Amino acid sequence: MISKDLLKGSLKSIILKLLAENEKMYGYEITLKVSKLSGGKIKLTYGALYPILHKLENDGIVKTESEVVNNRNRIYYYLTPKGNSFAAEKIKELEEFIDTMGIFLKPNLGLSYG
Amino acid sequence: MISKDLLKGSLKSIILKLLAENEKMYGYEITLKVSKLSGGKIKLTYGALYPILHKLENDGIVKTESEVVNNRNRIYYYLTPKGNSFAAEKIKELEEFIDTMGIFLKPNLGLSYG
DNA sequence: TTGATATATATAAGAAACTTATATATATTT
DNA sequence: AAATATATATAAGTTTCTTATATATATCAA
Repeated sequence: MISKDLLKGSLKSIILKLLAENEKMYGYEITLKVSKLSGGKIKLTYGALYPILHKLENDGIVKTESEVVNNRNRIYYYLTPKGNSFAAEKIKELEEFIDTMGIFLKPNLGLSYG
Repeated sequence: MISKDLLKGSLKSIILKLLAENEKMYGYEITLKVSKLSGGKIKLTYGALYPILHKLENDGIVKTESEVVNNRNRIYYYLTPKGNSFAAEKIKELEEFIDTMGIFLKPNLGLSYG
């Protein structure tokens, strides 16, 4: 399990990445996908997920669409046009972060001639 | 510049990584090194740095050693034996985090046969 | 039929890790 | 004389999450 401290700040980007890859997703589905894709190493809690989704909706990043399946309500989320560029930006930011972090983890190659 | 949200939670691990690679370092030196290694993309502020160092000292992860250079006081930090294993653990955790994050960023290879 | 597990969303209270701003003090460069 | 660099420190505030709790239906097992 990835430490919560490390995860803090990345959850929103993870959600946006999944929404960018899928036409629409509902909250519960997102938690399952995150768990599956990470091999159980990342657990996205509902206390984190729903407030993030609500804020994204409020900010015009996503829109919703309700559907009743098996007598239970599902709220699908999908990116707006504005949300698409926002997500792309956030994903790029995350990639840059991961790349930059790599610098601190790489062995010091090519520095041992002196 | 890497977003502060993404960075949140990684700063302690970055500091520990640098301390693991160097026998001893002082605070100001750590900020310079972080800036240099990240190509200016990560800025470790003093408001973050010193509280982290103080807490590490309080927890027995690091010990300190004062030295006056050019009439200015430097406080060197170095890992204790306990700190060495703690740092190794945190670094491993960070590596695992970076690897796991990669899953969300990789293109979906091998899934396009269906 | 009772209980456990899975499906599905929601929010409030609190903790933790930062940012921002401020403070102090000396040395060097312009 | 002023700006920049060196060096450490802390308080106040923001944000993001965790933990706990609430609601409601479906399915499976005993």
